[in-house]
Amino acid sequence: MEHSTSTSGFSRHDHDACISGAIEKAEQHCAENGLQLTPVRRRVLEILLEAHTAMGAYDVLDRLAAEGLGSKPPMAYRALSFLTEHGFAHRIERLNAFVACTHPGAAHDPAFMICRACGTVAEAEAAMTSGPLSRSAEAAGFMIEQTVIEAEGLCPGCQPGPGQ
Amino acid sequence: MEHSTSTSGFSRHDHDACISGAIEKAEQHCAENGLQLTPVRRRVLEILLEAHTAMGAYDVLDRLAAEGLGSKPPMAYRALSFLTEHGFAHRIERLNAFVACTHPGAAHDPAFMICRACGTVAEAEAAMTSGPLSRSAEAAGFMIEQTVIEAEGLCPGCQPGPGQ
DNA sequence: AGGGATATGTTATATCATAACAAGAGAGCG
DNA sequence: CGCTCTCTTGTTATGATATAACATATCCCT
Repeated sequence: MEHSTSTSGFSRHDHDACISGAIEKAEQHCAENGLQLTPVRRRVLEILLEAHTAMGAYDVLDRLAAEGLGSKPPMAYRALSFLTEHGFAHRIERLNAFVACTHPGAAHDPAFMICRACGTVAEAEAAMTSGPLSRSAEAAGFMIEQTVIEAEGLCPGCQPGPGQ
Repeated sequence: MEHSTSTSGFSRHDHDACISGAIEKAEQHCAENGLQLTPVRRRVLEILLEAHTAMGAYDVLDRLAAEGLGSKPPMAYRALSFLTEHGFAHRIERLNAFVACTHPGAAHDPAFMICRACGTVAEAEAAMTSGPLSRSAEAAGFMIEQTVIEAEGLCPGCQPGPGQ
């Protein structure tokens, strides 16, 4: 296998390049901020990037265990906590699962589209300061710190009808 | 106790009236649509309305058990499924918890503001067809069926500073 | 009474997540 | 070097959330 491709954002792309690029950005960000991208953490990020879809913590753990990098739940949860805290991965609340960030490096406020048919998860930007939610919050005097914005439905490839 | 008041939507209101009104609307909706608001389902809705905040399924179950209405997890989950499927309650993904709907009767697409200090959950409307998410979805060709829109932060009463 | 649809009751288990503690690895310093 | 501080890993145990599967009951309709 010289080059793998996969769907994400519901479109094909060069997956190998996307993995190595994301890892590189994570390493750079860690170096700049005094964070340790240890072997386990790095490997978990790679696993998420390779899967290129949301994975449960125990799925990640199975992979780690197969590689001798840790076999107990806290190993996976700690690595995932590190990655999500620093924006290298995100938690999908609706799925109790984790996905690698596709906009590495930039601080952001993600939104997700989850295909209920094929399981693909695409990340979109959803500026917290726009949209109906922020207007409601403003009206109520509520100070937003974090948002969970997740849409479930059908991706282009899984929709019925003539459009493929 | 003649009349209880409580905070919701981050403001005081007549809580007893809000409970009886919501139950009444649920009964009406069930009658009109051939749904059965059985004693357990009705009581679970009352429990959520009384709490007026998000409750875990097992908290609800404890209440049911204390009243002899069922003591096993499926009893609570089934009633909660019924209530959420028909719009009488909502699941808060971020909290793995459930809250009574504050806009009973109307089909809607809810958004929530969750105070991390006091736990209060306020419901807002968040039309699925507006906002950054729907624009991203349209651009990607993604067909949205359901949305999860939850903001975590501080409600007016829990914010620091001079504004109380 | 019989039969289908819906709801309840129960057993058991699956799935997701964290508290608490022990032990190692590395940096900085007297 | 030897100390100690911090961070990370490794492990045990348990807690918290959720559902599959099956048996029973209830209600309505014919």
